[in-house]
Amino acid sequence: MSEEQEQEQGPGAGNGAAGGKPTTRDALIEAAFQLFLDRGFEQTTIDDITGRAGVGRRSFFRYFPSKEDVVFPDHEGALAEMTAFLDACGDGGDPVTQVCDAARLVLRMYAANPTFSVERYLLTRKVPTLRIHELSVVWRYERTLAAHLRARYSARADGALRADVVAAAVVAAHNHALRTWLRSGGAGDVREAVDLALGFVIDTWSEQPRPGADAPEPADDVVVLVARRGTPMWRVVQGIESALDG
Amino acid sequence: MSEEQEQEQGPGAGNGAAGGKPTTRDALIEAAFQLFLDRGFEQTTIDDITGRAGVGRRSFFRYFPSKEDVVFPDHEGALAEMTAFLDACGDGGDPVTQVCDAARLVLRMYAANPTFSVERYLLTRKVPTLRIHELSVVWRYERTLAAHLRARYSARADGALRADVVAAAVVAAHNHALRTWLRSGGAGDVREAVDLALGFVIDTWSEQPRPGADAPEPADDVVVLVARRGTPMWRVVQGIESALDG
DNA sequence: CTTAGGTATGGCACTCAGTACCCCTGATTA
DNA sequence: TAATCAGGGGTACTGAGTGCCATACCTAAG
Repeated sequence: MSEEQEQEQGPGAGNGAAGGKPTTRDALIEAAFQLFLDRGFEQTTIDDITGRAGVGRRSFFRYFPSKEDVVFPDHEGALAEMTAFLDACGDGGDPVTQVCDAARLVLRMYAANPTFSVERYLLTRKVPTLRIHELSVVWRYERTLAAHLRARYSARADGALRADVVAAAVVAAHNHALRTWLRSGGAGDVREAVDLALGFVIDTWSEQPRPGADAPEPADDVVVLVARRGTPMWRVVQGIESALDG
Repeated sequence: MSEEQEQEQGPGAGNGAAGGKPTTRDALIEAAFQLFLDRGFEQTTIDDITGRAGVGRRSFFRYFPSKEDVVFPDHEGALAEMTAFLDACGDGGDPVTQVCDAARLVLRMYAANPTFSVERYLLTRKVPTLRIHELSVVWRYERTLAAHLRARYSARADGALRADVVAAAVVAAHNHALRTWLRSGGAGDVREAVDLALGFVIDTWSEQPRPGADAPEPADDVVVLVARRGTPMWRVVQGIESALDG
């Protein structure tokens, strides 16, 4: 990626309510969501949030660079996780599968706290500011995936284009399944839906298609023969026979 | 699309410097760009812009809902144009080709004023706020394309997913070529580059591939036969023969 | 025990985007 | 001439985000 954002994570790195007393950061998140869901995002001021959390107004901006960021508290961590995962992937394996697995890391974050995710979804649906902010978050994921693909596709002539398109497709498929699940209120298994959606992308872009796929490889009871014009018929029949009696 | 934004176009619809005196709207755009390029986006206040344009501060917000919007003055029109185009497409023809043509409408807007487009690109590259704002603009294009594809793919089981993925791929390919051109300072033919990039998408997603394509349909001297397991051999041979002696 | 330094926080004071409300001017029409 | 309406101006206000400084606490060195 080009410009690193150095998103302020705040003084204490936030234990996430593991031990006893909640962190200032967690208190702010909790208070903000209570108020946002209750009276709405723009109807809530920073003073309202800090007042409810019992901290000074100045402290809010120590942990979150903007009012919108408190709605997406864990994306910074997920982005770091994704970057680490892709860096650890090395130069082996299928690039498309790798970025799909990287996308699944983001999904894991959503699935870890369904009610929170659904509440946030309802919020972002209604508030334009949050919708736009979410776009910028998703954009950073997409650029991260694209950067990885670009490196892996560097040998190809159309590598950069392919990287951008595949990254966009992966993100779109992931988000499609995720949003469907969020719209349903968090019912059913997201993982399954995302696997299906990502499988759609893998089948069309990956060099080495999945074993259970049906699109590139024909169904089990169908055989495909490719032959040049002028191929002697005996060779055709031979090929077909060896395939048909499988 | 779900929510219409009703972007304020302002009192006078802006003649775009066709006749004599420039409109208030055009004066604001001109003044804003002069200042943004000179001293930077965040270093320029609304008062600076309106002062240079010779209008009252209140008038700025009559024409542009936010400071960022003055940088993208023509996107609202392009979006309307795209919507109209897709609506006029009807239910015939290849959906993928249609959305690609719709994307080319946006390209036309960029290509109509290369220097302006390049200047804006340099601006959006540097200013995070503008980068995010551009994302929201692009997002609206993508949603418009996706909505059209969704309607055309309504018969398919995976129609909605396919629509989202294809729309994302089209936008990514379009933007890839466009940004490459903008990075070059506006040298060469954008149209050509975008055609190439969109051709990449069409080749992988369109049902009826382009005549000059090489990927999806095998070369001309090859015949493909698909048969179920258990198909009598005579039927296979019959099918192959009728194909081989073309 | 005291002191130095680093960290988490609170408390202003300030800039500026965006909005609500009201007023002015000029042109058209009844 | 009065009524109407649209483009534009002015003022005051809210609230996000920032800079600067003071304070409390905790730890390590003296």
